[in-house]
Amino acid sequence: MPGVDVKDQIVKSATLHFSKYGFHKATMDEIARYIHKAKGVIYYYFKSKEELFNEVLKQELNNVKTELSKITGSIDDSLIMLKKYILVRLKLLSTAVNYHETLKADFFEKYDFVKDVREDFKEYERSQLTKIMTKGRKEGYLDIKNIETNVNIMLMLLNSIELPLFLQNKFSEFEDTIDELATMVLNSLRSKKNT
Amino acid sequence: MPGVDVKDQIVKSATLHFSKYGFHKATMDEIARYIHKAKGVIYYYFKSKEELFNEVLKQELNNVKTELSKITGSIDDSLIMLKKYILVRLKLLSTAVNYHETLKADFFEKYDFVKDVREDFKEYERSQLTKIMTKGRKEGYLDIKNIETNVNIMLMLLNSIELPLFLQNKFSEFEDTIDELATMVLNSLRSKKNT
DNA sequence: TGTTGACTAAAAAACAATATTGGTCAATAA
DNA sequence: TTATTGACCAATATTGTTTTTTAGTCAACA
Repeated sequence: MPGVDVKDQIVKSATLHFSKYGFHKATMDEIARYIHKAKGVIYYYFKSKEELFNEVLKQELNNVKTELSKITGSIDDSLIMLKKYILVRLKLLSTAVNYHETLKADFFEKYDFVKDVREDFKEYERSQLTKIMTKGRKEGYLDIKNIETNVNIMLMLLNSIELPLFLQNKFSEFEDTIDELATMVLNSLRSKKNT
Repeated sequence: MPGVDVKDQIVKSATLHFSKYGFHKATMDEIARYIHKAKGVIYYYFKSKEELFNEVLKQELNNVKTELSKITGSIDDSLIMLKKYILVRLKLLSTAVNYHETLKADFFEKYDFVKDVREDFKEYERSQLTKIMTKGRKEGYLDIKNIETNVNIMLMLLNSIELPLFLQNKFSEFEDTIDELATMVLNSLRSKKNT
């Protein structure tokens, strides 16, 4: 059948099912049946359920990356850029339910097979934050001695805050405060010359 | 038997057992046997296992409170005070294993019976942070428009960071960065007149 | 190159039997 | 009256067993 990319169909169906039922309760049978195929065909394109989940997670995070790259690639000044980055990142990830599952898994179970995708995303974030800060320093908006240190702080902050936000549903409780936090972070980095 | 407070003995034994085995796996029988008493006697002093755990948790957090109050009651200036507060708080709570258990419980189980003690601690923290910031503003060290907002940010930060730290054992990974984070927070609050 | 569907081994779920444990209480001691 | 005991019970947890579901394979085939 020309024109229909089966691999793509599989991933779409898998995304739907993993998002709705989670990794364990979603079944390969269902995923295949949804696109009117036999289960076996999935194994023609993917080595295992884990690899399929990986692909789904990868696409989920790629969507986030794409949006974030728009911000870091924009013509905003670094102060605005950083604030946007923080807020948009949390907003986008708040709907990334498969990513949430891997976060939750960290607490009891092991989702080792997902390590690569997550590390890749972490590296992406590190590069983007470094980019923003480097830009800010060059422009004179940000007063940063050690970029790496500040990137580490940002990463720790963003990663920490995810947990109550996504796994404990404190989004509404924290929503306003997150905006204030972002402002606070900016204040601490803002060069005194630019007020 | 005069001179020996049985209630106190029970709490001590309970602390030992809850700390070692957790709420569920610690047994009332063991707790009583450890002090050579029959289980029934615990119910003379406590209504239930939950109430006993509450008492243990309360004492655990009271110890933390005591240490933190030393900081907020000292003669340090507010900048130093705030930094000490952040670091000591995390350090102390990192060994409060029963507190950790209640944190973990938030993710899958419900430890509703522990709500009061935790809210009490939260209120305590709110009051202490408010105290530091009020002092800082009066002294001119801190440039804070809205104290309540900044206290909220601090509380959110401290609570968020606990999760990876205590439940995912990222203490060593984050240790250095936390110090930097504290410095960053100070920078954002520091009055420009005092450098 | 794709796709099927019957097949299997392993995991999960369901169920039953057994053991443990939180909590009660009448008896009793101090 | 205050404190303690230990036998007792209902509820929960554990263990063992059976049944069902499901990830993954593969020979056949389009």
